[in-house]
Amino acid sequence: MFFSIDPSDGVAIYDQIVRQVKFAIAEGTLRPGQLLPSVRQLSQQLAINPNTIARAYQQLQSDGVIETWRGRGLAVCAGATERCQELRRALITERLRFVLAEALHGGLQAGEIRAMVDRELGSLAGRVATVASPPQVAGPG
Amino acid sequence: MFFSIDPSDGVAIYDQIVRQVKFAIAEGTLRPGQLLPSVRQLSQQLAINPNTIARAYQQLQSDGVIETWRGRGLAVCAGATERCQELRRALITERLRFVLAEALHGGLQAGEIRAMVDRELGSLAGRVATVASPPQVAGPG
Amino acid sequence: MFFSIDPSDGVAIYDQIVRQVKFAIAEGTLRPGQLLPSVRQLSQQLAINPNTIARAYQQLQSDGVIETWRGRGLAVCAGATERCQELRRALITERLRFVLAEALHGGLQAGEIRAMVDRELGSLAGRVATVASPPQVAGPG
Amino acid sequence: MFFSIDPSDGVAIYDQIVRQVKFAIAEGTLRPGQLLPSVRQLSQQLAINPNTIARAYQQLQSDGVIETWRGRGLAVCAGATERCQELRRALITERLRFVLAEALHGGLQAGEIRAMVDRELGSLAGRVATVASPPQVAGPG
DNA sequence: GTGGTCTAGACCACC
DNA sequence: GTGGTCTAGACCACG
Repeated sequence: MFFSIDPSDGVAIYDQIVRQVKFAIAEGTLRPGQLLPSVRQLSQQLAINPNTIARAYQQLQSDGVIETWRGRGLAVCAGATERCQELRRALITERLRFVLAEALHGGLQAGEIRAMVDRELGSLAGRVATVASPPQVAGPG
Repeated sequence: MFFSIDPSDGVAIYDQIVRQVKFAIAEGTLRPGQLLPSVRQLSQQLAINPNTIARAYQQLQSDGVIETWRGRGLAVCAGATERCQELRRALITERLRFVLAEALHGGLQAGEIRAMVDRELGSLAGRVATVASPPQVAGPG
Repeated sequence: MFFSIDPSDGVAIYDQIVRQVKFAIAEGTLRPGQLLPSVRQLSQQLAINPNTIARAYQQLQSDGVIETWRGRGLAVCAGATERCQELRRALITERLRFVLAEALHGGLQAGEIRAMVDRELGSLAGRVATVASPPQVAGPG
Repeated sequence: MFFSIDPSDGVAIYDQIVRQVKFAIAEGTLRPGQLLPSVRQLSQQLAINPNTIARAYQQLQSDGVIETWRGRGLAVCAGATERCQELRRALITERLRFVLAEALHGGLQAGEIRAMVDRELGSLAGRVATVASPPQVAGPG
């Protein structure tokens, strides 16, 4: 598991960790039953205050995504994969809806937005297609 | 010029003011050469500390959107309308691109995304088209 | 006598007037014994608060450049031409010395500075020789 | 990092700090990745209100020269050295051009100006050449 | 009346 | 500990 942390990002460091763990779980990189790196180990690896790591893990725990295995460490919960995927989808659709509303309010025409969406999907598709995500699908009606 | 401020919003008050002023300029509600409400006046109207208003205005000034007319007040700069429109469009397209990339990475299919975009545009178009000045877009919570 | 006033300039309006009057006197556009436009007249012409005009004239008076002629108005003092020219030269040499010192401190080489001076003098010489009244050059901020 | 602040200078305190930080970065005294003194620490050291320091730092941040490292402090951005050097050079050449134009308009001959430049460069060169870090240039009074 | 600046003291999230 | 934000009240120059 690799993390990329940017302290000068607007997002809090602990939150960056939380998101990346959830993303890795949703993706399947982290699977249920798998142990996470210890607080000390990760704090050293990322050169980040241990408190910050601990807080991220605490957040993940209260989100029901990881659990403590006494004496062994923190492990991904059963069912976490699906939960993270749902969570991620909900988050994304929410954001997409918000951005579209703002684009309309901001003066873009529906046609412009559709064109932009098509262009972006086209340019992104190639890159993303090779990633572990499920293959093609027949277009919906 | 009307403002709607929510102190409990995550966004700082001064930033809410900045955004709404830029939006009003982009829209044409505020035109170049027009004076903004004075710091004291607005601070009373919104029941907000004058320093907070001043900070918002300073931000707008350093953004090259308004300028001080000594002893008279702050006025919208020439060319601010176009600048704010560009700014808004750039911001929106940037966000849209980001959300789409995230959606693809998050496991949504291009077809699903297009369908969602169409659905949202359809449901939003009616409402937005007839609204004269939508000063604030509700956040995703 | 023409004035060009920029309310959004950092320099106070009254000071812009003071400078332009002194400049006109140094140039010979305004000669000793000549009457200045009245406060009311100038305030109307420039669409500026009469207080501001009055303050500028007061400043010029206390600088010994103009004087009241009872019942007639304000006139340029005898000897004001020379005084303004000296004043202007002193101001310029002072500034030149300051800018040169700063350029050296800022890392420019003496050779670079000399080259720049020659280049600027060359490109400016033609224009300046023929210009009648260069009323205002935007300050360096 | 040492600061010399003069509250009775025409320049605002926060602006004096901004300039000195930029100068130190341009010089190499402050390097990318280096942390600036904390707001509280500097406010104590200079006997200046923390808000004033914070304002200076915010200015530097919006100028893209420093960035906040959450919970750790403010650090010099990558590439800030070059940016500050360019900034400084641009500022200086701009001022030099302005002063030269004014000198020509004010009646000095090109020959006089060149002589003055040579004289000043000669008298300043010795002093400046040997100075390692001239943190402050005396103003014209 | 206007904005620009500074001080003083408080609360917050983050590390 | 760090910065970010807000409030309160003051003084200044300018018009």
